[in-house]
Amino acid sequence: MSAMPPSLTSLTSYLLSKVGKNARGLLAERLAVKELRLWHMATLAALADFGPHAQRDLAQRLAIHTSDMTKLLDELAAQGHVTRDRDPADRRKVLVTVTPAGRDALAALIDEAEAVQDAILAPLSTDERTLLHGLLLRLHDGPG
Amino acid sequence: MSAMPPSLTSLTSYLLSKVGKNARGLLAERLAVKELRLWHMATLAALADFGPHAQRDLAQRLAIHTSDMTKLLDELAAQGHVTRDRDPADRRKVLVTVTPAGRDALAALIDEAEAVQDAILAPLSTDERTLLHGLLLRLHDGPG
DNA sequence: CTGATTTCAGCTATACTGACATTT
DNA sequence: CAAATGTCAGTACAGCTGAAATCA
Repeated sequence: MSAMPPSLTSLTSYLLSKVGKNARGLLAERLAVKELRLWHMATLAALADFGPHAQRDLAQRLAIHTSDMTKLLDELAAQGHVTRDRDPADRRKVLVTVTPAGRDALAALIDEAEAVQDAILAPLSTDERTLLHGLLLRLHDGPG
Repeated sequence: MSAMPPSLTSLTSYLLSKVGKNARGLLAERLAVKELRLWHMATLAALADFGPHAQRDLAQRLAIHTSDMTKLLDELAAQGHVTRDRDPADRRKVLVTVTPAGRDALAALIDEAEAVQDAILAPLSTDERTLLHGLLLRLHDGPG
């Protein structure tokens, strides 16, 4: 009982928003156990995948505000997951680097995300999951 | 340039969250022009699809808090989109009904959602859009 | 001096919590 | 009396804005 309105569920845009929010919530719940949030995970992933960044470049890549990035990095640094050093070549910039501990933490976070994923995608077969991933990837890269 | 980390884009759970957030944002942007938010649209849709509700039932169906529903309905009522009347059979309850103006507003909102949808789903063919919708619907109904 | 980078303080909106009045 | 419904005030957090400090 208590079904959702068909006027909404017939809209793909609404379903994307709703299913996405659900995924976000479950993911955040898991990450909270480790005192981390989604942005922490995204930040560690960017540093691990692309190497050290100036703080501003990091914020730009993840599309968050530099002021929020400052707080995020305060927290990650406090947990020993990143280090911050002035760029000797341009002392305005702060070079952010992921530590080995940060890489370990990221691996653990990815494990959590995969566990959540198994729960969310339970209704789908393996082939369907691959299909969905491919479609979402195109939506993600397509418009921006 | 400024690509997203593969560690994240290889996670379906992350893509769902990200693409969903994007859809949500675009949708909210359009609705804001009409001084409405997503919850207003969901509320109008529930009333239009399922008929009048007690306020608590409405909140339960949409999974939002009764205190927030009070504010939402204040706003919808101020715009003449819903009416609130005490249930004569049980005077604790407030029966909420969508007005003709509310139905018109909902139709306009759905038009906006479909426009956003066309933009978001631009990278996909018609068949792929249908496929995606079906998969999302199963994810939505499946776990809850 | 102008512009870039980072930091900090504060504002707003959303989701949630708890207390209360009314009614059953 | 206990339970249900709706209202209101207040909290917590994410996202955003603007100002100041440092440096090129």
